[in-house]
Amino acid sequence: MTGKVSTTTTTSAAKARTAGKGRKAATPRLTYLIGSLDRILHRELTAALAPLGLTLSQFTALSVLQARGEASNAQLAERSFITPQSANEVIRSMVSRNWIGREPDPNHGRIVVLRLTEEGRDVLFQGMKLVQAVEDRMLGGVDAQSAAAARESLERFVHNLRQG
Amino acid sequence: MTGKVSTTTTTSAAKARTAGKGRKAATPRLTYLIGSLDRILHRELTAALAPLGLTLSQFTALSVLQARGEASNAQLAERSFITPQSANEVIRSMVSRNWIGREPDPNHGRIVVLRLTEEGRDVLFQGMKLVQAVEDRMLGGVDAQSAAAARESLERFVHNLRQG
DNA sequence: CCCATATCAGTACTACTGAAATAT
DNA sequence: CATATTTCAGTACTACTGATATGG
Repeated sequence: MTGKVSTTTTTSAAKARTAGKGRKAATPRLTYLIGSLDRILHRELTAALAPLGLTLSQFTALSVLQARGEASNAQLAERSFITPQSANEVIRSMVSRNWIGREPDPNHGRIVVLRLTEEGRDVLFQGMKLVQAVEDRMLGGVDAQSAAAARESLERFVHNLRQG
Repeated sequence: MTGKVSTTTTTSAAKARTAGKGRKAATPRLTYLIGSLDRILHRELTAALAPLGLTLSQFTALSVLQARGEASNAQLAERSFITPQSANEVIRSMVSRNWIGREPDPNHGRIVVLRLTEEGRDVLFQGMKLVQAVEDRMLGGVDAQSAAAARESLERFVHNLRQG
């Protein structure tokens, strides 16, 4: 598939037994790595977005709405990988701040269509710059090819797990 | 630091024009992907570990203690990428369940050394099997080389952000 | 009746900041 | 005094389950 991606992860000799007063873990479990990265990213992104009065969850919701153009609360929830109840909570304050508009669906009396307002789009754009700065720092020293490969793998991981 | 590593990552076609009323996002932001994956993983792993009466945070703490052999609360916190206060809370119930033992450090009257008990090691081992099953499902269809490359990138990401 | 959607209410979990006590 | 570690106390955020109401 891909060419040669130097896989020099073979420090197998040095990781045989690290029970004692061990050094660094040689090859941490992938799930541990993902969890660690997310925790750090969550902190960094939260701090970066704070000046805008925007939480990470809110930024994510804005991004999803921007990508879709519009969505119901249920659709937004699915896209954000959270429950509709959580999505409802996340957007509440953004609706009151006029970052997100709510209109009844003309074809379905129960559905409420969510859409970014001009202000919401503006806030999102400002947030994107701040998030991009963190992402650039994260990607420091990683070539574009490796970054693309990582994204492909992560997409595959998400897809595999969604199959349930 | 920083370089402009990102934004030129496409190897596929037809991704440029998806801004407007777009359908599915072609290349979601890397941070969004990581966050999504973590949220799904968190749910899957939490559900997988629940039968053991073990939360994901607790499992992580057990794993870190297993890898290190022993650690103070402050060290455990740093390894787990959380604050000492959070770490203290996480281990509390596990100490009361005799999964983790606490002994005063012989060389420092304030430090309390944490160490897995036999029961704790047993619970951890059972949890590992359950976690491995989720990880295997996540990795379905991904060759070992790609998985190794992904891990390397993720390790690099963590390292870059920790410099912060 | 059944299903999807929205939303109110309550709960759990996790992490954070601040502050105090202790030990070197 | 300065620093490191532990831990109590309070707060914030997020997500969850359950229950209710409504539309198709």
